[in-house]
Amino acid sequence: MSITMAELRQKFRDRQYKLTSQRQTILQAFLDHPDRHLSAEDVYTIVRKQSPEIGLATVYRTLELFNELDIVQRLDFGDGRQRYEINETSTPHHHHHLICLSCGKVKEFGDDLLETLESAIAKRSKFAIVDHQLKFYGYCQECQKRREG
Amino acid sequence: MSITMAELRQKFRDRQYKLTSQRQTILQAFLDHPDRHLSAEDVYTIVRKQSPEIGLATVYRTLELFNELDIVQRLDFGDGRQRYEINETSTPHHHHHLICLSCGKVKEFGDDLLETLESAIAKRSKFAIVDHQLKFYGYCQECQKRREG
DNA sequence: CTTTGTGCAAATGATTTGCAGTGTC
DNA sequence: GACACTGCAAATCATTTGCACAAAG
Repeated sequence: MSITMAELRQKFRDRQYKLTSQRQTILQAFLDHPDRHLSAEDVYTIVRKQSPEIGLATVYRTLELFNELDIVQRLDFGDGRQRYEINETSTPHHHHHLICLSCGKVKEFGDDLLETLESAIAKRSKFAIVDHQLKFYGYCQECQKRREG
Repeated sequence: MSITMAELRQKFRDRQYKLTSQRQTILQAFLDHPDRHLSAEDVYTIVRKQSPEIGLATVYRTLELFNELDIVQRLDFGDGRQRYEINETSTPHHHHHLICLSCGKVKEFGDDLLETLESAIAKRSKFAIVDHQLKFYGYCQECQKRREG
């Protein structure tokens, strides 16, 4: 379950942020595209259909804010732009990505085995670990077929 | 063991690339700083001491080439610039990074447990996995102390 | 009404590219 | 000598910032 519009209102009230129509529209863009990993430009394109006067800078500033408030999570797939996905409120943002080197498709998978590894590493390195990111690169089923054929 | 200058010469001869003094100097920069994760700008600064006339564009082009030839490996620590580390010839580039969120220091650790996870994921997702990247974010021992103190 | 947020345009910063001259094979 | 490689400067592209105006609480 992602954050709802009502929860957004609450969260913003708590911290004295103003709930502008632009911010609502941007959240809505994520709610309408739950499966995609949107870049700032993607969000801009979607949101302009509703609010043509919105500025790209506002999109960037809002994404930055949403990221800080854990409403979205910033991702980096190495394609030269930051991407964002909406956070699930229940599961504390831990799933990872399989990136197809051929078509760029991104698949997700949950994690759990990694927890063990994390605490072992933490102990050995004396780091206080707060987050991790795991990415696998390879070729998806379709691209494998396309290559064989 | 990293690549030697002689091996570089061989590798370049095989593929008809020209072994210019700039390329040698850039490799030397990595050999002289085996422990660091150098950005293009870092390399440029180091290399200019030897060859003041070298251009930043050449550094970028060479790093791109070295990366393709697996002489170095491109890394992304999310600090807005690509970094490169020299590849070990023996172990097929698989170790990972602990990134300190406070001072930016990067520590390394080997992996092995991840292999199991990788094959499980590969089977379930039907991806042909060729590489992976794992990063842990946290606070290093020094920064932890500094925060407490 | 106060203060935060917005749109616009200009600035930034890493990386790339066009081109004419240079050095390796 | 041919052709890949270089240096330089200009171009790109994502992202950030300064500023005058607008809107939320």
